[in-house]
Amino acid sequence: MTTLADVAKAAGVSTMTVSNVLAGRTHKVSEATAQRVREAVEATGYVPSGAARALSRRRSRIVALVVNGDGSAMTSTHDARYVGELSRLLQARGYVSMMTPATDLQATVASLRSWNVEGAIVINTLGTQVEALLDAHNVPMLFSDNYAEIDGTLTVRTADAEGGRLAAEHLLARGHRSAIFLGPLRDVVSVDDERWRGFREAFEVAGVTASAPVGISQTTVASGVAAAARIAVLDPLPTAVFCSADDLAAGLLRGLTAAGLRVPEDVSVIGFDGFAISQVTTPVLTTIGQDMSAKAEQSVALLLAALEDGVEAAAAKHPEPVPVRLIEGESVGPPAAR
Amino acid sequence: MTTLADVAKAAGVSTMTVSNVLAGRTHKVSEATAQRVREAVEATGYVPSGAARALSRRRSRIVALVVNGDGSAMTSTHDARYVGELSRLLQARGYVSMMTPATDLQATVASLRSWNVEGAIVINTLGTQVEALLDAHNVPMLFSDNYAEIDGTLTVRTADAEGGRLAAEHLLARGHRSAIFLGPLRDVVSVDDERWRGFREAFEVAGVTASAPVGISQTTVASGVAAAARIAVLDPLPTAVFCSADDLAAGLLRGLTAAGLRVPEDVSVIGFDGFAISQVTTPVLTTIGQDMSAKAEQSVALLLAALEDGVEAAAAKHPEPVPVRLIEGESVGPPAAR
DNA sequence: ATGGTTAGGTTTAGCGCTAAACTCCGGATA
DNA sequence: TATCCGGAGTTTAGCGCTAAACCTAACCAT
Repeated sequence: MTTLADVAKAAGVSTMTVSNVLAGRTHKVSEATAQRVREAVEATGYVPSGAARALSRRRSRIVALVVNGDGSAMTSTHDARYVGELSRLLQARGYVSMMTPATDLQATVASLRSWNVEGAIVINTLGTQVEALLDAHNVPMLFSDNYAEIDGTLTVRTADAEGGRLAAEHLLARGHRSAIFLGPLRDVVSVDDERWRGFREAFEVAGVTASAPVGISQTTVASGVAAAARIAVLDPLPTAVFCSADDLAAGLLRGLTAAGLRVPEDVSVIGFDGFAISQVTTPVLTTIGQDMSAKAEQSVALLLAALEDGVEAAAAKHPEPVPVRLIEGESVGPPAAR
Repeated sequence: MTTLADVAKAAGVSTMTVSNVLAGRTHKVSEATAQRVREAVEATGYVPSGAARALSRRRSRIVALVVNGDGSAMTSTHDARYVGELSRLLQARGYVSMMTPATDLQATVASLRSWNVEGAIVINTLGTQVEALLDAHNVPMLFSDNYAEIDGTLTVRTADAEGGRLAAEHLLARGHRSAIFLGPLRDVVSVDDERWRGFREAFEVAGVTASAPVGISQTTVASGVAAAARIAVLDPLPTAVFCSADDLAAGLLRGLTAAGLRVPEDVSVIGFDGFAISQVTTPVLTTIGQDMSAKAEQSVALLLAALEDGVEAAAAKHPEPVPVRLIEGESVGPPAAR
């Protein structure tokens, strides 16, 4: 392993000079020496030690990605895509990403502190978990998809309510006059609540029946299948169902079909996310697509801004929510006559 | 930030004593002092600095997860699940996971070296990339799903050929006498090749027509849809298609349906992976399920064994490939009469 | 000639931790 | 009684880097 000292010896200068060159402090070093140093770095294949640097500078250049880990981690396409993009963007900006599953909160917080993490992006983690994480205060934290207003933290959100509104308007335009919402509704305000709120309010604005939600606990395919059984026996059957995630909607489609209902002839269905799964169902799912790349970019930009100018300054400039758009499939039709 | 020195002062001992207690070197410290130290640790809320420890011990306790990053990272469900499980298991064993997207190989290798990563799990990365990564030699590396035999590295594999065989036997038992394979076939031996080999060989053993592969470049839904157009015009139409991934198979189903073909009446389809997407297609996909948790567990166990006993010793005990099983759906039927 | 700058470095000290060498003391051994 | 020994610590040095203080010669203005 080559160290600064090796490079310094090779270039015939002191370690500080090498350090200065590498840090780009040009006014401290003549161009000629800088050149010699650069050649020595090249020749020795020197890579600075992150640990030593972190220790000395008191800045680690590490960002933690805290992923929800009840049971097995990263089962949702959303989280996977987000994490992938985040780590890519962070790497491009010279940071490394530490994956910290929130299965063991104790261990997670310890990791953040132990490694002097500069910032953390907390993905879709709710309620009590959030509070435990805040123990690791003084680390700038960005909560994605979180609607709890927490002082001293940053937030990046999708235009969830807007998405709900788009879904509602699409249905209203087709003549639907009632619909139900399928998604997990908990004690805290979540993305699901917001989608439901946007949806509900658009219906109210149109002056028609506000819809009733069907609660479930997870946004998985299995959950959607299970919910279908409960929806199929409703009387009157709703003419449309708005699901807070594609996986859920896909499971619902399957369950409804199994129950002998046709989509969209008997019931229309709209999903949320716009991931691959929405394209392979029969019928193809009409869904609200969200821009994951934009979400990741905004997240990284905001967090790094906070690292430079402080959380307050960064939090001040509330960026636009990540845009959504309607992706028309085949799962929405005119309302069935009841 | 509390340091060892703070704890030492609080407990009225030297820093080394604290260090010894924390490292569990019981024979160096009397039980009475150890107790005092533990109380002081508790009271001060001390968390050791990873950077300082790494620097001093020359062991970082960091494992890198190298994910394939052409374009956007972690788009495959497989990689996402695998990464999620890996980081969870590593955390439980006291390691932290560094996400290193292989988009920028230069930067990735630099990260590995800079942070003195103890080991790396390289996910499904092929060809030239592998070689570049090996520049960071002397770091134990585990290549998952890799069939290139590389000296001094570890490998964890799914029973891919076995999966192909299961698929073939399932079709043969239903009376199929030919089938084609759909998957990316490249210059290097990959999981896809192995699945195809197992499939092909089982057909050969049965003494019937070996099947011909249809090449594509990615295992995505879009790729499957595109391939359907090419398959639908084959004459004679194959009675079955074996796809090397669920996403691909799901896309294929969609494309075939769009081309006016019925599955399984006109063509039978089998996928590989057993992920959620296989359950929401119409018909539900028959697929070869692989055990992702087992894969992750095996990977972590093997890598950590290598960290303790050296790569040679760990590599010596070739573990069983990760098991696969047939998951029956509705996409396989008797062969269509041609 | 004197002092003041500045460019271009070097030296020193220290980040928080640990390995290794050292100290001290109350027995056990001969 | 002199010697050795192990238990229970402490001290010292150093991991690889950087911030800050320091040095030196060349240059400038007065």
